[in-house]
Amino acid sequence: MREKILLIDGHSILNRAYYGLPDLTNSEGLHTNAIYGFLNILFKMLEEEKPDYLTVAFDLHAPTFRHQMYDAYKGTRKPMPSELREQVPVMKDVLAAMGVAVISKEGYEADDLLGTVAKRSEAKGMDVTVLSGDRDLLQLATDHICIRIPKTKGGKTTIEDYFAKDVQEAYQLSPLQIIELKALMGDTADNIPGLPGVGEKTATKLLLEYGNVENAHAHAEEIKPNKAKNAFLEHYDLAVLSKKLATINIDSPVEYDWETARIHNLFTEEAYEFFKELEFKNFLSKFESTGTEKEIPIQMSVITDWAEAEEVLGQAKEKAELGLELLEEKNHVLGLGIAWKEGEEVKACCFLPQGFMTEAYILEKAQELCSKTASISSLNVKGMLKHMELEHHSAMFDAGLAAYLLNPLKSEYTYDDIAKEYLGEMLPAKEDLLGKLSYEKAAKEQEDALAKSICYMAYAALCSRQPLLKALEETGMKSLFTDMEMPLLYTLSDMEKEGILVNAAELKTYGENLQVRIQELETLIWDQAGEKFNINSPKQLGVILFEKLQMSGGKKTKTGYSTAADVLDKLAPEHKIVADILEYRQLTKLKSTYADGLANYIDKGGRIHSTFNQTITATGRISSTEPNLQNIPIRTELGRLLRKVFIPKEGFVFLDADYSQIELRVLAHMSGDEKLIQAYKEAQDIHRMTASQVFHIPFDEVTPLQRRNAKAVNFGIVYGISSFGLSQDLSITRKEAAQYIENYFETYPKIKGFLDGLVESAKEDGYVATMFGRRRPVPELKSSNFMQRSFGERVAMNSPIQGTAADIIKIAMIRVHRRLKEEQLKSRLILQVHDELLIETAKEEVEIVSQILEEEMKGAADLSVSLEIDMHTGENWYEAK
DNA sequence: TCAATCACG
DNA sequence: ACGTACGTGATTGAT
Repeated sequence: MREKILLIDGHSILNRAYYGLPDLTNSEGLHTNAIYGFLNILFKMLEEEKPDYLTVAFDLHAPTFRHQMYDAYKGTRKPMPSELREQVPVMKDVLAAMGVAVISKEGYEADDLLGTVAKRSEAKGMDVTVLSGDRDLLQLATDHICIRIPKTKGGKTTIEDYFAKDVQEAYQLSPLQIIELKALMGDTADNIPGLPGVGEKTATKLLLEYGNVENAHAHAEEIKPNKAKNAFLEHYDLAVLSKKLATINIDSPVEYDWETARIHNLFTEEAYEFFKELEFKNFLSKFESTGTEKEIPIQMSVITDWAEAEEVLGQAKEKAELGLELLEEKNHVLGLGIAWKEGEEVKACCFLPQGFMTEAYILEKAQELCSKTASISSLNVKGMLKHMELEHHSAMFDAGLAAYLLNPLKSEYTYDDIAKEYLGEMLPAKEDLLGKLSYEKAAKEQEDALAKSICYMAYAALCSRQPLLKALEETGMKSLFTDMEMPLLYTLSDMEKEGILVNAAELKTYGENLQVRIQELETLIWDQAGEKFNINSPKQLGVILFEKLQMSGGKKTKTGYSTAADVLDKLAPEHKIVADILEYRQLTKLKSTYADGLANYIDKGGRIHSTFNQTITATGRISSTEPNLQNIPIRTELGRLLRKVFIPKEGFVFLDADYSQIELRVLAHMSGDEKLIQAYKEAQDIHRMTASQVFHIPFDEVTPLQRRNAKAVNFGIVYGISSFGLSQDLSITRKEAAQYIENYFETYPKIKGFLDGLVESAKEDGYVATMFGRRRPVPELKSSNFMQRSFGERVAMNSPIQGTAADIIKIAMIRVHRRLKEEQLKSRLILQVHDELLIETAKEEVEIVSQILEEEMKGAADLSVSLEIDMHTGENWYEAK
C-alpha cells in the first residue's frame, strides 16, 4: 500500500479560518478563531485521509525571489489584522506541541516548499494531499498529488478535490496550464499583473488554441478578439514576468526528512495544556483515549437510600467547610450537591428528589447543614435563598458572584469555566454531560449525568473559594465582594420574594383599550397602503413605504430598509400613513410586551416576582428579567398610564425615591472639576446652569432650547462624548456639536483631563475602575478596528461613571433593607430601577421610611457634591413618580 | 438563532 | 477615512 503525506499551507488555512469564523477569544482575551478553524479542518483531514506524514508550511516575512523579480509583488496586500497576527505564533506553538513538522525557508514561499516536498514525496511513491485555500497550487496536481481547497458556502465548509483530471474537468486545462492562465489573467491578490482586458474566458480560449503563452505569442497576429491581440503584442513581457511569478518552484533547496514528519501521537500532554489554555473544549475529548486527561481528585456518589443519606449527612455535618449546590428551577428542587475535603481528596455526593427523598427532605437537610457549617460555598446562593432561610450570612460564599467581579464581561459563570480559570482543571461541562437536555428533562431521562454535573458544581464551588478570594484580594475587590455584592444578594432575594402587586383587572382593561385602537389603525394603514400586509414586519413595511409608496430615504441596515422610529419621524411629513404606523408600533409594543406580557407573570396572590440579576452587566448595574420591571413605560403619557396598575397592598402606599442626576454628580466628584462642583452647590437646575456657563449667558436668560442642548451635552459627556453622536441627538451639524463640546471642556477644564486619563489608564492597565474599585476590562482598545477601538474609548469614559452610580445605589439598597429589618418595619423595598428605589410602605410608616430613604440614599457615598433625591408617595406607581 | 425594534435608566 | 452615543431585556418576523 502506498504511504500518504498531508501537506498544509499554514497561512492560507489560518486566513480562511480567521475570516470565515466569528470572533472568538479565550478568557485572557487572546483571539483564537483562526487557530480553532485551522485545527478543526486539520482533524477533519486526518480523519478522512489517515496520512502517515504531516507537514505544515509557513511563509516568512523576508522577501522572496519573486520580490527580486518584481518590486510590487504582494506589495499592496492588506496587512494582517492584529487579531490574526497574534494567532500565528500561537498556532506554531500548538503545532510544535502536537509534534507536527513545520517548515519555512527564507526567500521562498510556502507554495514553493509545498510543491517541492509534494514532488519529492510523489517520486518516493507516496500519495500526496496538499491543503490550501490558494488555487495557484492546482498546477501541482497529478494522478498522485491531490490539491484540496476548502470552500465555505452558507456557513458550511465543503472541500473541493483536484487530481490532474479534476483540474482538466474544471478548467479545460492541464495543471501546468494553470500557470499560463495566471500569466494571462494576473492575480490581484498577489499583485501579479495580467494582460489588460483578458479575463478567465479569453485566457482559457487562447490556451486551448495555443497551449502556452510563448506559442500564443508566436501566433499573436491570429489572435481573435482584437483587444486581446493588442494586449498580447504590447504587454507580452508582462505575461512572461507573470508566468515566472506564478510558477511554483518545485525544486527549492529545502532539507526535508520524512521521518520528522511521521505522525505519532498528536494528542500529547503538552497539546492538552494548550487546548485548555485556548479553551477548545470540543477538542479535549480527543485526549481521553490517550489517558492524558488530568485526574480530578474527586469521589462522587449518588445517594439513593435512607441509610446512605444519614451516613453522608453525618459526615458532612462535621466539616467546617462545604460546597453546597441546590439545583432548582421553577420552584422545584432538581438536586442537591454536597462536597467536602477529605485529605487530598474531595468527596462529592448528590441527592436527587425521588422516593422517600422528597424535595422537602432535601431542603430540610440543606437548611440544617447551612446552620451548622462555618463556611459554605455555592455557585448560586440566591437560588438557595429562594427555598430556605439563611441565618448567618457571613458563612456564605457565592463563587459566581466572585467570578463576575473578576471578569464582568462573561455571559455566564458556569462551574466548568470557574474550575478551568481558578483551579486549572477541565471539568466536563453541562453540555458534555447532558447534551442539549435541560436540567428539568435530564432529571427524568439522564439522572446519572445530572448527578455528576451537580457534584461538579458543589466541587467547583468548594475548591474555587480560596483562589477566588485570593484573586479578589489581589485586584482590590475583596471589600466590594464582601461588603457590597454578598450582602446585596440577600436584599435582592427579599425583593424577588416580595414581588409587586398588580391590579390584574385594570391591566386587562388597559390591554383591551389598546386593542380597539390597534385594530382601527390596522385598517387605516392597510387602506392607505392599498393592501394587507404585516405591519410588524420591518421587511414588508419597508417594501410598502419605500417601493410602493415611493417615499424618500431608503436603505440603511444590512438586510434592507430601516423603518426605525427616528427614520419614520423624518418621513412623517411625506405621508399620513407614517404617523399611523408610529402610533401602531407604540400601541402594539404596549400591548404585547406590557399588557399581555406582564399578565403572564401575575401569581395567585396577584403579585409579580421579577428576577434581579447581579452578574449580567459590564458596569455593575443589576438587571431585571422575567419580567423586566426596569423598563416599564414612563416617557409617553399613554405608556405611563400603565403604571397605575402597579399598586401597594391594603394599608400601604408607594414611596418612590430617585437620585437626581447621580451620574453627572459622580462625574463632578471623580473629575474634581471645581467649576462643576461649584455649579452643583449653587444651582437647583444643573442643565440650566450648564447652558449659562457654556454659552456665556446670564442664568435667568437661558432659553428652553439652550437648556435642552446643554442637557444633551451633559448626557453625551457621560456616554463618552463624540461630536457625531451629539449632532444626531440634537439634529445639528457635526461642527456645531464639536463646538458645544469644546465650549463644555473649556468651561469645565478638569473634565477633559479626567476622561482622557480614563482612556489612558484603560490602555495602560487593560481596565477601568469605579470609585469603589469595581473593574471593567476594555479589551476593545487593543483592536485593530477603528470602530471597535473608538467604542473602547467611550466605554472607558462611561463605565467608571455608570458603575460608580451603580455602586452607590447598591450601598443604599443594602442599608435601606437593613434598616427596614432592624427597625422591624412592615415596609419593604420592592424595586430598583438604576437610580430609583420603590418601597411598599405601611401608611403609618411613611414618615420613618422617608427618613430612612433620605439618610441612606444621600449618605451612601461621600462626594464633593451632595447626593440629592426626589421622593413621592402615591396610591400607585404612576402617582408616586 | 439572529436582526430589528423599542421600552427603561 | 473608518461610523458612533453608555447600559439593559422582550417581542416579533425571518432564516
